[in-house]
Amino acid sequence: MSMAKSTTLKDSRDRILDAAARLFLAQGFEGTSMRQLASEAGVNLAATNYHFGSKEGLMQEVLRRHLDRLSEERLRTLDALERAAGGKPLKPSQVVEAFFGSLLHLADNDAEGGTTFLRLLGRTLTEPAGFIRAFLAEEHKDVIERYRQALFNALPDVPRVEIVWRFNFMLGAASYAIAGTDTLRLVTGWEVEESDGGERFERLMARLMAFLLGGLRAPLPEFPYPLPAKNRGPGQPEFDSRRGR
Amino acid sequence: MSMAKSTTLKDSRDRILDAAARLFLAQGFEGTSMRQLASEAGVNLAATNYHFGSKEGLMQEVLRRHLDRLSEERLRTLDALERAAGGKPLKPSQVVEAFFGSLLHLADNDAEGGTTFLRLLGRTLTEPAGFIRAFLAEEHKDVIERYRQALFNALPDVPRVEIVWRFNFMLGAASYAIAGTDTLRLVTGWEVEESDGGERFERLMARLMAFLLGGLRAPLPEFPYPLPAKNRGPGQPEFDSRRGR
DNA sequence: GTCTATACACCGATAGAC
DNA sequence: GTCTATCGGTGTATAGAC
Repeated sequence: MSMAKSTTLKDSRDRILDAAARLFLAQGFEGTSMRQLASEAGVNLAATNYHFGSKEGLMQEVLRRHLDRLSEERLRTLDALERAAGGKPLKPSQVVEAFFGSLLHLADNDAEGGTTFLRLLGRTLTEPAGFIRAFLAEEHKDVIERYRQALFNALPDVPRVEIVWRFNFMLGAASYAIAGTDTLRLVTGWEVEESDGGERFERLMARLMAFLLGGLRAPLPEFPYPLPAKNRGPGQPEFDSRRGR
Repeated sequence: MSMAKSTTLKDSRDRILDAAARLFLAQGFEGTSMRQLASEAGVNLAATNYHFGSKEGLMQEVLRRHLDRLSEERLRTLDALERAAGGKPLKPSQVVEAFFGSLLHLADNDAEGGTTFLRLLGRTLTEPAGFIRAFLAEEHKDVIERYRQALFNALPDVPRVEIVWRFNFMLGAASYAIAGTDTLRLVTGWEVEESDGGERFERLMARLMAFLLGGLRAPLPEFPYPLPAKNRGPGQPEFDSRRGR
């Protein structure tokens, strides 16, 4: 808020933030102790709690910086799309691409360490301390609400509960994708080619987007679900054009 | 291994397991202390480490019982399908339904608390201590390998790396789905109707399966990914019939 | 083998002196 | 703002009683 009166005043706080970002990424949230963090930042242990209240508060501050940029871009993108559409509903694919594509943009604009943030986010999603999910949800409540309405408008003939579920499935798939190749290799034992540059995220997003749109446009489920798979007649028609963009 | 010589011998170990299953479900893994667990089980603190080596070892033992049944069913189902197909490759939907549908079967056969296990698994996926994922992966390595081959055979014309990625996306979507309605409501603030009986899992699986199959059968991605969404010509054809079952 | 009592090293948080 | 000292908590290890 106020101007820095002395150099040590602001530096100490920033050194803690820097050390936190680095250590949380390298060792995870629970794997990093406040004592190690204070030591690497060159500050006293109690200084960390003075500036950020708690370990959780420190983590939230680390995430918030980049999350705000992400939220801003998501809102801005959706605004631009709706303005260009001029009152007509957007295509579902446009909404999905705006929401999840913003993650790729973040990794591209690497000026302020967007890639690092994305890796931290992935690492965090792999070992969420619980409160982090709640924090992420709270931080983006208005953004999600905007995209919810956009999806409803884009799919007027689809029951809203189905849209909500599929959006949730999409979030899950995206989380796993962001959590990274490590998990994939760990769970499956499969090797997947990856160049470690920014191209990595680009190819990942292309694959993810294709999958998400396929899932979003899938035929609606039938109830009750036929447990032992039997041959049935043709299902109900799709509710969205396959090729629409 | 050996027959129980005294009642206390076996009872103590089982009481720990029972208390662990109950508390881990109610409070999560990290939210449960070994002292509280030992107290509720009516045993000494050190007895827990004597029987299970560590807190992680205890959690693994809690999960293993049900996981073994899950693996067994997954292998048995795939065996039956391949036998019925008589050497011809399965349909992708058959493989996916066999793999993820087994979760629903587990919840149905509630004789041995399958539903409880599924909720514990969901709870666990929401706050995974990291080692849990590794444990799940190791425990099911052979099962995943079998399904990998089945998917490769079912989709001979699709590059294997794409199949691997989409399988990963499917795992992510399914994890979120299992993690349950709580997370969905937390993140989105949306209310979703749910009767709390076994019907709940049935409707969930129907929705999940429709989404997964849609994603699996989506057109393959194009590289490079067109960042600012533009209108393009028709994409490449799908690699699987929309209606095949 | 089964279990108990105890101790250890570490953690995050905080009160209070400076 | 920064520091020291300390508190109650954690998971774990071990010596020894039965």
